[in-house]
Amino acid sequence: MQPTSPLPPLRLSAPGPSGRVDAAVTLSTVARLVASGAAVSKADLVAAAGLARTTVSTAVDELLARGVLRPDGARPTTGRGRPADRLAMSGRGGHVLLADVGARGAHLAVVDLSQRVLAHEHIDVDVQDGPDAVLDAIEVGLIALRGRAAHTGDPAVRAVVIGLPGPVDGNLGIPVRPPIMPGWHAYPVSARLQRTFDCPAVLENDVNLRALGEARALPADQAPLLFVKVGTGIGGGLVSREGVLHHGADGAAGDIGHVRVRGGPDVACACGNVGCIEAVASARAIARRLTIPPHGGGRPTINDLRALISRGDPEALGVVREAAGLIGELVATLVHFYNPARVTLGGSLTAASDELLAGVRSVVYQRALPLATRNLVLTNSVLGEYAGLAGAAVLGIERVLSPPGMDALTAPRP
Amino acid sequence: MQPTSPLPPLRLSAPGPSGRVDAAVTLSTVARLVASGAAVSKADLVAAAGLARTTVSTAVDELLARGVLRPDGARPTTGRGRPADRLAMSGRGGHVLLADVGARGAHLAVVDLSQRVLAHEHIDVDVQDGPDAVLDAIEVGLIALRGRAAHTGDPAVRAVVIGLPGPVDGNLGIPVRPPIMPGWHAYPVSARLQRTFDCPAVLENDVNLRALGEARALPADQAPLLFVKVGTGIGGGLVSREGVLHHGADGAAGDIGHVRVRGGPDVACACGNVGCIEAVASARAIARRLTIPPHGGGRPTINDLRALISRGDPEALGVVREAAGLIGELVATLVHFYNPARVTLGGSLTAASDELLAGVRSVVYQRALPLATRNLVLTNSVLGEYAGLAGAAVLGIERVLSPPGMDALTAPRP
DNA sequence: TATTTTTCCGTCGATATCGGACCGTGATGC
DNA sequence: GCATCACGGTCCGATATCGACGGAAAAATA
Repeated sequence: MQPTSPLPPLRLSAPGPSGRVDAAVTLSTVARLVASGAAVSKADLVAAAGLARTTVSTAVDELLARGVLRPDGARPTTGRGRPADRLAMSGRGGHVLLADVGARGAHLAVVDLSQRVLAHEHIDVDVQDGPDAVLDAIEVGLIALRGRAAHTGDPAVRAVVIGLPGPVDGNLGIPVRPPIMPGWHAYPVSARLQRTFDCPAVLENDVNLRALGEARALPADQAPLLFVKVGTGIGGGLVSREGVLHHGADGAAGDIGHVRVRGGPDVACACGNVGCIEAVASARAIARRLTIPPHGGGRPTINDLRALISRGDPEALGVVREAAGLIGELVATLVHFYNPARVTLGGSLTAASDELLAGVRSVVYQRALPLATRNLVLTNSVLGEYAGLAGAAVLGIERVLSPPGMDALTAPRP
Repeated sequence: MQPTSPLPPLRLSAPGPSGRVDAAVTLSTVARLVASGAAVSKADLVAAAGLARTTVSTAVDELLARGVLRPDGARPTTGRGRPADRLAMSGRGGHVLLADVGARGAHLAVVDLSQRVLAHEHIDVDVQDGPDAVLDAIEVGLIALRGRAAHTGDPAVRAVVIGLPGPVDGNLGIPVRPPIMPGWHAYPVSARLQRTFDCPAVLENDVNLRALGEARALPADQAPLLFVKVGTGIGGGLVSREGVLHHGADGAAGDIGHVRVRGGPDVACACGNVGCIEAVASARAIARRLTIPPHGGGRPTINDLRALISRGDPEALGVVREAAGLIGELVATLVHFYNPARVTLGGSLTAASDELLAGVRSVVYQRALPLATRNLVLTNSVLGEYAGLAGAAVLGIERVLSPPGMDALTAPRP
């Protein structure tokens, strides 16, 4: 047989970053290990980073000189041998501002590079008011928070992270046709925050932030992780096995609110289609289906629904169970497809009761094949309403301690 | 407000591989660029690898000395300046054996490190006969193929890659409870092949191989890619934006044959559940639903179905259209969720006609949001029945040219 | 108390890579 | 013939990392 060649040229991937490893990468690695609490001494760093003692030593010296790290006086003995010289983030490394914006409110926070929350608060904003009003309020809130946090010296703001409830283009730093955020399309969110605070700004989808926060608060073997938020809308976030967010081709990955599910009624959805899961199983959709008139009259709200659930109202529990079944069908499909190590449910409906979790579990474990569910952990969010801030903190601190970001830390303020 | 701290410790990821870049990584990078055809001269390598000229020069010298690369006599001028000294894989680098096993047959091939197919054939095997019989036949076939291919000298076999139609654990090299492969569970496939051919063996799922083959035959910007195979069964494969296969937590990712779809009948499936898409929309399921008695009597087979389709039989086209609608619903869901740059359909049903593609497209573009479909390319497989071999070639060549694999190339056979 | 063990950490020379400088080579165009 | 362009070889200084050695601090042991 003469070589007929049925194959076209195939791309081969590189085995990894080749070329010289920049010293900045080593610095970043060491700084992140200290910032994440994974290492508090040089010996820890050697083990965690897989670097030689000398390399770690050089990097730590450099970071001490730059004021990123500081020696931590405490030297608790471990029982045997010379106790380690403990290291910590210096506190002079600067602050990171966080804003996790939901449909009706925003969590704001100031954290330092060692993940300490220096101040946080919740403010009332409505994304329907448009980007100018909302970002005004957020900027004012963050500046105030920072004022309260910066009692020791005046550490600079090194990064701002904002999460918005809609699709975003993280590279351009703009929302992309967000359904529930009129007027936000292509508004230069990142550019504005970058100008205001004179530092890098990171824009991310709110559910992605929660997914990332959950994933990084859990052991690394709990990835890949799928986060499903059931609140006013329904959304998803994916964290890969390596612990990084999956954005897809257009940054639209995880946008599962408008998939159609088996057995759902053909309710019209705001997106123009019918039968979207968001239109039949979101908290808003469930509240609408209640026949019980709410306390104050008018249409039942999500808060009414939560009140009824916590009181154990049979009709409310019934509709939630029904919605849970529909969501469970979807989750079962996604578990088959993506085979995550963990599925985490979040959002207002999960906080109210365990009905949703129970319903989803029931369907998933019945429908999905054992191979995909054998090791699957399916739980409610462990961070609750703070999952978004946690994800934002991860993105912000990693941004500051990334190789290019480290350069800004060369000359710390006096 | 005093620092209440609602956040638990969060893991920060490393910025990248730190530590010393091994010389073997540089060698691997250079070798892969030549093997993939991305670079044919040192100047190309400098641009493609991002390495210094001196580093590339050193690496190429080393690879020439080891006999991995050879100078290619041809020096076609580009019109201006000195023409490059062209490089090519030496041919003494060894061979890679490939086996893409389907339910009823296997494609076998021998390729060299420059992706040339030296010999290939299709053999009839039935995985139902169990691993011993099937692997016997494959080994015999591969040895025969290799005999025909090895007319020039006697290049060693450097790797064997096998794809099987079921879930596998690539690390352990064993199938994991494959539904259509009785007797294969936990059979040490990789270990056996490794012993037979005295070289590394790679085991992968067959649909994953096709997905990888498609992805690597297309430009890099066509990732992430979702491959959907519709044949005897229904399966999926995911390639990430970086061009690597997504396996999920248990290696079960892409196993979408047993998800339930909207509007499908409650047909019993071999997996024990009802309404699985594989039970209602696979080629086998469609053939069963034909009322036309087949040529030779008995139950209609997949081949009967394909014959009817190519003849334009209205009933056959009708059931295919119907199945395409169900598959389209699923693909629409997955497109929302994963947001791939490309969806590729493969398998026997797509090869027969364009009905399936048309039906899937129709539903996906109607159901999925524009944000996720705006840039989506949804086509039939470009490699057809050879997609699996292409993916296997990628895995095999990358294995041979990986840093540990390079060591075996130090002392080429005389 | 003196010694050993254990663990942590700093210093030094060795190694490998990087990137720039300089120059030679082989083609084209004037 | 000469200039130009692009490819490529060689040398060298800079630098990141490593391994080996030895010192320092605490606990265990004699």
